[in-house]
Amino acid sequence: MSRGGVPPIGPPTGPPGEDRGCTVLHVDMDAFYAGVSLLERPELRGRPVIIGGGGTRGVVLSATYEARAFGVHSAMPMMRARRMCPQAVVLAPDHDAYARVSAGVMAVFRSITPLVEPISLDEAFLDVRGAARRLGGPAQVGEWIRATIEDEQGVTCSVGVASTKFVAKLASARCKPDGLLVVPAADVVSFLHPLPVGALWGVGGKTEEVLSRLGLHTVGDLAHTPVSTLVRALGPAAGAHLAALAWGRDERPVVPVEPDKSIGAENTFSTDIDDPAIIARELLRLAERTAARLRASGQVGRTVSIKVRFADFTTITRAKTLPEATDVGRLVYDTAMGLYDALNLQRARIRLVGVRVEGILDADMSPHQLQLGEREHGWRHAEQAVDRAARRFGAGAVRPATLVDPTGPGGSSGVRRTPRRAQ
DNA sequence: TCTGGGGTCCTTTTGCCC
DNA sequence: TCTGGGGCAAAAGGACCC
Repeated sequence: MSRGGVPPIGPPTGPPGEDRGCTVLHVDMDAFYAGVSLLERPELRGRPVIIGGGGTRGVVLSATYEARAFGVHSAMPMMRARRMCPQAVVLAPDHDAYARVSAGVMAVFRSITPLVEPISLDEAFLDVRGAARRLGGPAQVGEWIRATIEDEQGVTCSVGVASTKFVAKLASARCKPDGLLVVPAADVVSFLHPLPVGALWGVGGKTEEVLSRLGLHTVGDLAHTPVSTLVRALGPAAGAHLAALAWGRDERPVVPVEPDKSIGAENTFSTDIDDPAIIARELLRLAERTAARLRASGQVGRTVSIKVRFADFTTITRAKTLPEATDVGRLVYDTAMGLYDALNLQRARIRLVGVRVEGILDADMSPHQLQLGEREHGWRHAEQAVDRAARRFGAGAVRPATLVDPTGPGGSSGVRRTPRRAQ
């Protein structure tokens, strides 16, 4: 039922009326990052192109269908992808362009209905219940979206039309690329049951393995297994959830934008690091970046957590909840550093460190009693001043001395190697 | 053949209070 | 005073998604 070609708004695919009751659309851009990058490089159209970080440790962010034909897919290590497809052109990601096109795409969705739930830059659910009278049935709305987005943004997308979010998502995956698929309510079970369990939302590698050991390979197998068995194997939440999904039951509504629950930043070093001074400097950079994002969104958070990934890929996290929510980079850094010091690592080889702030709320909703001689106050104002400078002169115009590259302009003398903690 | 960075959610453990 | 356990919040780990 997928279709390519000209997009005029014709009758919906399939028999008329089969989309009755299908109120949910899932729109998924086709190879989004690659597609957008090609807008700037049209001469590469038709060739295998891989979007990915330049470093030796990057993974594939996106790949054109020509590259996918060689087995390249997103999240694959770049090393492997280059080996599989040496003739591919590799482009660095252009996040500004992705954000710009994404905003345009979301605007098209919102011209149809306010009930738009973005999942990521390139994907969203739409509840089109209310749009039917103005624009025709859900399938027609889907075709209109496809035509409009290709017309306005120059990239293609696929649309799944169904009575639930989860079936709509499977449908869009099924008709990729550049397609549209309606799964009528009456056909949901026959659509679902032949699919492999891994197609279900929430079934990744580990869960698939567990199910496989139980002899469950298809969604149909899962559907005909007692819920109690699934709960025993997977826990109450996942067990009950999967049992419902296997019969197409999915009550989750389309909910426009949920507020963030955490904000963080992490970095994988290009080689494993065992120098505490470098770790400390990186934690400072990540803390500042995280706090700046909090301030930019007018939010504060109460729990600071760090993540440390060792050379062997084992990963630990540590967290501390503060007496009061904050958006002060210096306080985030001091807390993160305290957590890191408490680990007592003796020059362990570290691959990645991360800083995250959880328990987020709006800054104006956070109770904040000013105390006499309060220390954080000075940092807060200083950092707000830095924010203003960054807006005028560009990010990085002002930053802690320890983050200034000693080899670059600005000189090396007087640069401390170890970030000093707030007193 | 080595595994990014941004997140969410769930489960288990632990510490605390009553 | 000791002990058990319920209830809760925080911490830690892990699976998963894009």
